[in-house]
Order: sequence, then structure tokens, then C-alpha cells
Amino acid sequence: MSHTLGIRQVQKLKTRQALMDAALGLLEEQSLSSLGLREVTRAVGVAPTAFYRHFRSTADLGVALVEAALGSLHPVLGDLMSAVGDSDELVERAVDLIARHVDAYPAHVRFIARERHGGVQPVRAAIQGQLARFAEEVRAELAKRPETAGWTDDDRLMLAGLYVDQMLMTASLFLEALDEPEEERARAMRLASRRMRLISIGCRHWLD
Amino acid sequence: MSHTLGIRQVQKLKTRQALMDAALGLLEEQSLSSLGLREVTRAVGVAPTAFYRHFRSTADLGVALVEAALGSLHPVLGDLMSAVGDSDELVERAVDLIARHVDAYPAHVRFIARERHGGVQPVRAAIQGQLARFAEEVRAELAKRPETAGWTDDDRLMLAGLYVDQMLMTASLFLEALDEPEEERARAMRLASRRMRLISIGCRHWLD
DNA sequence: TGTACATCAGTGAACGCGCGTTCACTGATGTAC
DNA sequence: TGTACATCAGTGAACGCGCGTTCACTGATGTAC
Repeated sequence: MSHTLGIRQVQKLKTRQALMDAALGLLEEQSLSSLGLREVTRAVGVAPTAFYRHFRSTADLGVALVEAALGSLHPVLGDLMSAVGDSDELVERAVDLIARHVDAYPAHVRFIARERHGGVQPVRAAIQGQLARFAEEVRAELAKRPETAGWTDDDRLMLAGLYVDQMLMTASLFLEALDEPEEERARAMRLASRRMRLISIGCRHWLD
Repeated sequence: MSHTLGIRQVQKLKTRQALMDAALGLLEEQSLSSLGLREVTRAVGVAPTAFYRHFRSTADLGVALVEAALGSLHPVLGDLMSAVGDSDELVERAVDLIARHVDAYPAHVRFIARERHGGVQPVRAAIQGQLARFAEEVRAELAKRPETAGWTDDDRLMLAGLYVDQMLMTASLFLEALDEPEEERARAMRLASRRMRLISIGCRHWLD
């Protein structure tokens, strides 16, 4: 009873994806709050009314973009947490993975950084919700590790949130350096590494 | 040769301030990128064309708002840095001062958090520039203190940037809790304190 | 397999509306003598 | 102090334009028999 999608549904999904991609492109130089439905359909090459077959509003499209953008970031988090090694190696690995992700999905990263505190409430709520889930996952992973043995779960969640926020700050820092010369990008990576290292040192001495 | 302002200039400044205040109000539920000049003048009760006597565009008004908002935050930074005491006392003091500032100027804080990564380039640049100046001030202050004796200036700047970012993250966290019950606000303050304490611990063991 | 009907993604015309910007203006304030 | 002229913050009409949304539609795809 496998269920392949019909031609119609495939085409519909393609159009939906095209709308989302076009929106991400347009959001490079504006906020969701000023994104127009007609701009998006024009960029895709469909009639304005076609928009309504996929989304109720641009806010609704924004919520879909949250899923897409944080969906692409989630595996990075998984990679980070499955890694082993001493803490300096972990920091380098984290910074490297984040840099790769920003290179691969700059528009996703920009969207999340911009709309996390942006002017569209449902989108803000969707982002906060997903980030809370990320933090919860990190907390669960931390609980398995010897580094946080003896910590309260509440303190683990605090650290998890700090890591998640730091991941986004780092990604956003790399985003600003995307079009800069290699030297500038290397400087950003070293800066991010030292910030994370400082946090990991604080973590190591938390119970002193 | 003292120079009092004439009636005309006083009135002009009043209108300008009214435009900025109205804009901050309207920006509670949207981004600068979608703020319309007519919205702002309507809220103030002047003709749309009056706007041009004060600002070239809403982006230009945004840059003026950056000065105002970070101008109100700057003294807080000064208070933070002039404080003395052991590091836990400093953390509590910092969290308390930030909470007061968010209570006093919520619209300023929201504006900076929103537009720091927002869709209007000149405004983003103005914020980044001012925050870089903040970080530089913090670096200079850190250089006078025994806690960072033996550090490189580059590492001090790294820590200064981390503090500035953490200040904004904390302010934004408090902003979300502004309309929550007291219990929730207290939880946010404890969370912020522990984050900062972890960073200050990392700072203490940086050279180990 | 072929036929008859149902579904529904995308169309295109139409609507009323608010936008940013221009322009010549007004009249209170400022200045020179 | 009084007068004549200059300045300029704020006005109000007008413009062309793109917006979001509605509606009845088309025609390819899907389904039932």
C-alpha cells in the first residue's frame, strides 16, 4: 500500500517550494513584515491568486519557512552532539560545522536571525518554540555526559539554551562575513572559537 | 554668548521627537522595513509631507532611533562598569540594571533587538557600529581590572563583545517576560544570572 | 480499456485603498536696519 | 521700538502605482464504473 504522489500533488508541492524559495530570496533585503504576496508570486511567475492555494498569508508562509530553516539546522545540532573528543576539539568542530551550514544555507540562517525578534508574532512564536525544542534536546544529551554530572536539570537547560543562542550568534556573525575576504572570515571563526571555549571553561568549573 | 533655541527650533524638535516616539510605538508590532511614512505622520497628527522636514525616509528615521535607543542604553553600561564587588554581586547588579532598563524603555530595547538583524541595511550598520563602540569601551574598562591581567587585548575584546551580546540577549529575554506574571519574570532573571555567572567563571579560568 | 463526471491548482479581470512623492502655498518666527 | 523683508515648518491637493482580496473561470488530473 505504498502511496506515490499524483502528478497534481507533485506539481503543487513544486509551486509551494518555489514560493518559499522566492520568498527567502526576497527576504535577503527586507523583513517578513514588509514582504508582499504579489512580490512573491511575481518572482515565481504565477498569478497572485495562486498564492492562496498554498498559504493563507505571508505570515503563514513565514511559519512554513521556520520549519524549513530550522529543519535544515537541526541535523547540524545532531552532528554537534554526537561528536566526541576533548573540549577544544569539540569547539573547533562546532565552529566548523556552523560555518559550513552558513555557507550552504545563508538564506535560512538570515531568515531565522532576522525573524527571531521580528515583527510577525506567529513567526516569532514558531521560532521560539522550535529553539526551545532544540535546547531541550541539548539538555537531554548533556544529561548523558560526564561533564554535567552532579548538575541540576535546570542548570543543564540553562547551559543548553546558552549553547543554542551562541550557535545562532555565531551563525549570524559568519553571515556578516560571508562576502568578506578569507582573512576576515578566519578572524570571525577564531573569535567564535574563543567565545565558545570561554563558555566551555565556565561549564567545566560550574560546580567549583 | 549662550545660545537658547528659538521658538521655531524648539517646535521643530518637538515634532521630530513626536515622530520618533510615534514610530517606536508603531514598531511594537511590525519591523522598520514595513513602517510607512504616512502611518507615522497620522499617529502624530501632522501632514504626510511634514515628515520630509525631519527625515529623508523611514530608514533615515530608523538611524535616528538607533542613536536614541542606544543612547538610553549607554548609561546602563556605564553603571555596570563603574560597579565594584565580587563577581556574583556584579552579576546580580547587571541583571537588575538590565531589568530596570527594559521596564523603563521597552520600545527602545525591542527596536534594537528587532533591527539589529533587520531588513534595513543602514540601520543594521548603525547598530553594529554603536555596539562595536560599546564593546571597545568595555574592553578599555576590562584592561584596568585585575581579572584580565595577563590577557591579550584581543581576548579582552572577545570577552567585551560576549558581555555586550549577553546584555542584549538578557534584555530581549526580559522583554518577552514583560507582560508575564511576576513569577515568570523572576524565573527569567534567575536564568539570566546563571548564564552570566557561567561566563564570569569561564573568564576567571581563562588563563588556566 | 474507455467513458463520464468530479476535483482543484492556477488564471485573469476587477475592486477599492493607501502608499510615497511633487508642488505651490501659508503664515508664524526670525532678522536687518 | 517699529517696519520691511526673509526664512522655513507645516499644509493640502494631486499624481500614478502596486497592494490584498473577491470571483467566476478553465482545463489537466483523478476517480468510479
